[in-house]
Amino acid sequence: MGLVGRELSERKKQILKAIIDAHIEGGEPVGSKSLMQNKQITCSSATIRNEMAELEEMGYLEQPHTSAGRVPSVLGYRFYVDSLLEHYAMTSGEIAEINKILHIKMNELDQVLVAASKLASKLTNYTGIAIKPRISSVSILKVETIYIDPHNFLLVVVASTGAVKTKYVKLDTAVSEETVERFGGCLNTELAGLSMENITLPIIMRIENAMGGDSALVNPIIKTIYEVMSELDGGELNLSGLSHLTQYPEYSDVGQLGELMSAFESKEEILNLVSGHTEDKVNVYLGSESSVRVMNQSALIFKPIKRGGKTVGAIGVIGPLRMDYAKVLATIESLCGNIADLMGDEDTFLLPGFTKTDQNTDK
Amino acid sequence: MGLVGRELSERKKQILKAIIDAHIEGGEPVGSKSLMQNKQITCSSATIRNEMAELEEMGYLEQPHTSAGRVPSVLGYRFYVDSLLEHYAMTSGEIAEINKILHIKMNELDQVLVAASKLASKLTNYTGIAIKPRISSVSILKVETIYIDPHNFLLVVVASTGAVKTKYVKLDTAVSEETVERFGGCLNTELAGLSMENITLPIIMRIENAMGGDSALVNPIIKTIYEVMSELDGGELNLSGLSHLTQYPEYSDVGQLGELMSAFESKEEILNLVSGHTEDKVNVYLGSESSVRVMNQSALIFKPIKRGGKTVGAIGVIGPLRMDYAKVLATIESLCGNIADLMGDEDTFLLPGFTKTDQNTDK
DNA sequence: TTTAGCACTCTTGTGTTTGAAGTGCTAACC
DNA sequence: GGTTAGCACTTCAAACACAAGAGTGCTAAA
Repeated sequence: MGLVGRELSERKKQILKAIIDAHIEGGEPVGSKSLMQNKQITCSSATIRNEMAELEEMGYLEQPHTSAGRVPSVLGYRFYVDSLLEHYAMTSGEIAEINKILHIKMNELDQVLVAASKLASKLTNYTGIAIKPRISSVSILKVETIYIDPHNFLLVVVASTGAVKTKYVKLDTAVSEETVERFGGCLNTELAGLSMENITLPIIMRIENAMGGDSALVNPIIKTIYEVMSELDGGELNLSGLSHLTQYPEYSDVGQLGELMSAFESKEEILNLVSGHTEDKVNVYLGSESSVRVMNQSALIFKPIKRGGKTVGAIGVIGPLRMDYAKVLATIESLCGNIADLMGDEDTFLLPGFTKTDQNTDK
Repeated sequence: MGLVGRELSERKKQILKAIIDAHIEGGEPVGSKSLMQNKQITCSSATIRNEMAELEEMGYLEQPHTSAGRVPSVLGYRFYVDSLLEHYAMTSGEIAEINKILHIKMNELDQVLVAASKLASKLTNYTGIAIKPRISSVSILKVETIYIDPHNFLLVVVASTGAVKTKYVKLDTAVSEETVERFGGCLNTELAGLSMENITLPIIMRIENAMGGDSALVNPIIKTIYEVMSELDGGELNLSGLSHLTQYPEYSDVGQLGELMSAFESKEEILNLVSGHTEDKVNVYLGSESSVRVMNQSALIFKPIKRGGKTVGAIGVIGPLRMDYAKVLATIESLCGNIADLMGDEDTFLLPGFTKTDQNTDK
């Protein structure tokens, strides 16, 4: 028909926006007559019907059945999010809540992310996500050992992202407290600054020599280091407010809700999706746009949080396609802004691992 | 009628067991005729009807409506769990899976608990829970500091339970690496062995003096210690396999599922429940037996994991009242047994914090 | 190009019916 | 006296028909 791909007329945009707004509000297919209550629209229901028919042909709308109103398609939502969205002004109460929660005793990135996602969930009534993406090249900032008893010590690894991991190392032969401390010093000098792929065999041999050539002793330590590094760049996904989803009729089918929850539990797909896109903007994945199979009826919105040019986390929300995008986008932006402020103001507060030079080399 | 409280006849027990077995199997009210397929039962349907009427009067059964079969009441389930349950023999495959998963690179309690609850969920098809209960008197085994930069160091606290917590401490005045190390030594000597209520003002003053009398420096450190201790004895709750619940018709009502999920999210009530009961046995809470309001249709089964006389964790499952108790109980017992073996065999492996003397004083 | 009007379609809710399942009770039976 | 067969009664659930309502597409007029 030649309609597809053509630019939308002003009136079509207006009608499309009105339809999506109404559908987001009420959740039901919207018909031509009910649209006439909208004061913005001056033409008659018949004209609206004509326009709607064309919008459907162009792919922006769908009709559940012949005598039902229209429902936005994924393409419709996409256009809405990209071009039609009105700015949502956050209430002073919402802003106050963000400030209050995020500024309380938050001195570690993990906690900030989780707190922010909880807040996102609470403010928007959707499910909040906090993500630490897979990082390809996380490096070691510092390694320390803490003596526990002759057969055990604690390995503490501080990563360049500021993340800290601890693990117990069990030794077959008894060692003294001094020996453990010497291990720490030697691990630190050899490994600090290195990323996983930079820990080469020569380095391992040097460590072994420095520790006295006892490979039976060094092996479990190296193995633990490897475990720690794997966990550090493995990524994490944390959901909050899962129960919010149950309030939306889109998820009234328990089966579908279960599938979505399974996808959340495996974490893999979502983690891959988020880890892949780290531009500094809000990402909006609508239904089948994402590779996550089970998200056909859902929208995933997230924004990465950057630090010194590197993505260290992301927060967002998951909810039905029929989502209050204006509010969600404003909330996510605001939360990310606050986190950025926190990190910017107090430079080494959140992520002590970054020195000035680190940041400069990245930019 | 004088029936209530009387001892159940052998035949009544047999019929009650058959009813509950059938109901667990099929999920629907079970009638007198369908029970006759059970070879154990030799009498006619009319006799069964009479017995069922009496069992109902005694409170063990319920009838959704006049012309429906009978459904076990909470009391019925309780009697079933306490007296009628048959031992479930775990398959060699299940045993192999437990051994395989739990023995792989698990050297920290947290991870073992979570892995065990995941396994419980997978093997039983219900939702697994891993709990670290609130501990009233967790004490500090060791404190260490790790220098990051002049304004930040990392505080590492090892608890008597073996748990490790790290937190960044931000200082307003710049300090040297040596100073930070001195802090660590002094914190360690003053605080090691103490629990939160034993950290008194005189001790804090001693620390302040040892650090050079600068209270502006000591305050944030003490505050961080306090935070760490609070988190250590605060308890944790971890769910796995939440999506399993959606497969049971008991939870086909999304609203109820949502309420249950909210209860999971708040964590408080369940944590309180589990923290309160730490006898070394499997605890079974059926429906309204627990104080958790929303669990009326659900069963909570868990067993504490003890170590040196102290409860350090618990694992269990949550599912519908109509649950395969035999299998669940066997699975939980088996998992706890394996964890106990792990902890017993390699004494200081899981929880290096316990010395022999520690354990003896506790017993 | 827009609008009013109308016939048509499809869903939804309601009332009715039918069938199946299961009980309780009574009377006969061992 | 306990047990069983038979039967009337109750209730739910599925099936069906029917009316109401909402919304559309199309046509013809403004």
